Amino acid sequence: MAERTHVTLQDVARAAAVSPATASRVLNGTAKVRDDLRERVQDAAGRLAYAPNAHAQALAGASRPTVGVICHDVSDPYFAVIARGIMRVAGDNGLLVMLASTFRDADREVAYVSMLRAQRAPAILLIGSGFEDKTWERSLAAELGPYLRGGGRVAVVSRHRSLRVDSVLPENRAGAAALANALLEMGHRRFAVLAGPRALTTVADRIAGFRSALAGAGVPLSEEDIVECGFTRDGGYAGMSSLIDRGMRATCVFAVTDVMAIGALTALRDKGLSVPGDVSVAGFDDIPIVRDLTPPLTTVALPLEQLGEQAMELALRENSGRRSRIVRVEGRVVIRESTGRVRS
Amino acid sequence: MAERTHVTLQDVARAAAVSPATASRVLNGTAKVRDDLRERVQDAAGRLAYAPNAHAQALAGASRPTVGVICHDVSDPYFAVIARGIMRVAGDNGLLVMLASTFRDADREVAYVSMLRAQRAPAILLIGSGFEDKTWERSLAAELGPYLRGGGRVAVVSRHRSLRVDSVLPENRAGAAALANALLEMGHRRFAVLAGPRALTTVADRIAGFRSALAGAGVPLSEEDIVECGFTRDGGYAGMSSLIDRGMRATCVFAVTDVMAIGALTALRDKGLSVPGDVSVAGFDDIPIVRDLTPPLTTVALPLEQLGEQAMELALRENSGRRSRIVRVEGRVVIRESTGRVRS
DNA sequence: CCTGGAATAGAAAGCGCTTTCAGAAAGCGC
DNA sequence: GCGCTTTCTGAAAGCGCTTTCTATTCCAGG
Repeated sequence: MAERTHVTLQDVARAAAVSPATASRVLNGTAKVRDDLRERVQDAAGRLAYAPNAHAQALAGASRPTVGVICHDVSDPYFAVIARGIMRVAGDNGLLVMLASTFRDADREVAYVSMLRAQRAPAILLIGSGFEDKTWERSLAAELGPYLRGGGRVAVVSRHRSLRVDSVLPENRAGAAALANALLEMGHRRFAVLAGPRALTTVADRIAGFRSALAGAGVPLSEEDIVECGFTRDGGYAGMSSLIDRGMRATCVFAVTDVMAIGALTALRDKGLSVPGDVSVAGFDDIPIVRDLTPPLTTVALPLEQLGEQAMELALRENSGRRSRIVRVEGRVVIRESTGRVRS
Repeated sequence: MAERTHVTLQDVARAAAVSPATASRVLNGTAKVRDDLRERVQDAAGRLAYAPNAHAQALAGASRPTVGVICHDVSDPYFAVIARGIMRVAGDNGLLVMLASTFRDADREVAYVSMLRAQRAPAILLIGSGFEDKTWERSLAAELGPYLRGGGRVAVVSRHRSLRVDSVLPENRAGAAALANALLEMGHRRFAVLAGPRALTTVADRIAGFRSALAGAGVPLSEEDIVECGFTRDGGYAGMSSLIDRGMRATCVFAVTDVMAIGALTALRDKGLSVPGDVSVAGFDDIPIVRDLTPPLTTVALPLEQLGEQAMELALRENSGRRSRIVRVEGRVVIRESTGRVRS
């Protein structure tokens, strides 16, 4: 019952009757070693179930290729799909990926970045809109800055630009505007919006785009038409419910994310309203599940997996210039059955 | 543009004109240090944006509390919810959690375990059914065994028992049997099953339980009634489609996971069949989204978040005995609108 | 004013590994 | 067989940190 007693390279070397240097060379294939010695080392390593100490390896110069990805919640399909894109590219480049969820807790986010920095991870990817919270951004920047200066790579997806790092940014404004125009074309004139926290830049941008397109058609969107609710399925459910309860007059509801739209659809069903008969619903993101809803959701399709791929590639490719790179990604309006023409 | 040049404790110590030992004591609060020295150190550390090298710290004895969780695919809601449970308990105990997806690739799984082992992570959690693949299990055991002997903690959720480690096991058989009985009671006598890979113990157990309950009522379930398809939404879609195309006679379809049931529901809709009018559909797991489907899915509810919590707690609490601990978790049949009585 | 003991700072060892560096062995042409 | 280059192995340094262990300082009591 040996507690915390690890087999070291020394042990292997001793068992194989060679020097640690030779053992290291064999185990890493760093240099040619005489056949019999090599076999003795491999044998000993196997017999002793030797596992190199990554900390010692890292300290001695060899870097272990594990990149870190930090998001708000891995159980949100939006992140999950992006993460998959990241992992694809990482895998192609022989990198392992580890994910962390912050649950929108600034301290936890900083803790993860700090840990990744301390571990000398070759790259850190941040997914998801940050609050426009100066303190938050500052403490994050305080970690990220030195990390970058130390040779680390950072890329973010869909985060506010105040962090001056390479980023992949969805065209939230334009996408929401295009959606608004499509809905206008169907004859809708009275809208309601299920918004997540307005402080989230993603939310703010989508609302702004939506509103400006409406304004272009002379259709107003007042603050009362916007319900600020949780950025989740339950938030969408609650928001939609309260909208119905206070006598909604809108013919179309825009939920700023698909996840929220899902909650909205269920709320409507529970209240006995039909979609799109009584009210049309549209979302944003095009997460995979929305195709399986009844009715399938009209939304703005973001190439989510690509967002992740681009971010990983950004982190992989060295930035030669001094400015941070920005990749803009467009959304595409996808009309499905959750929206319909307004009966005249 | 200093490349890969990190600020070390030495630098801080020098800047503060103290010894590295003192700097270490200040930064870790390990011992009392004279006020003016302490301030000088803290000042220097801040000014230089010092970040300790986790590798060096770990090597010198201080351990960083980051547990690793390995699953097949974080974008599968089943894992995502379990992972959340794990993170809750981990968070309560001051541990950070990092997730990895293997995409059912044995090599990748071993690579992650090996990495975690090399990093001397205090605990490793494995989620998800493993194939009954001797080679796979053996190479995994080869990593895990020494890790455990070295003081590491391991817990698995829903994996075959051949790995002799602490585990949380859903009662797949009993759950599936209970579901079958409920369906029988609704008058169903002809069933089809959408099965994932049969080599997966989870799949095998659920089918076995389902079948035995049917057998108890004198209802046969032949091999032709079982469609083996991918363990995903698309697999369920494809399986259901082929079932329909070859003239299904069943009045009720049991998909061994909710995710597959989702695909099945959409396939049925695409083929113009109504649920539960033409055919009833039931799943297993009760992932959150199934409540938002139309119709909501009848399923066997597993307390997914609890599975994760239990596993984390298992890994946290030292196992004093010599046998591996097993926590069994029951499922509960939840009847929703995707199943109906058979018209007589 | 001196001694003993309690605080506190610094020196140094060592965690496990990689990697130069130098030395030993081996191969070659003369 | 001698001096030369070419392999290959082992000795040793050092990565950045924690932690004993030792040396100093400081104060109380005599």
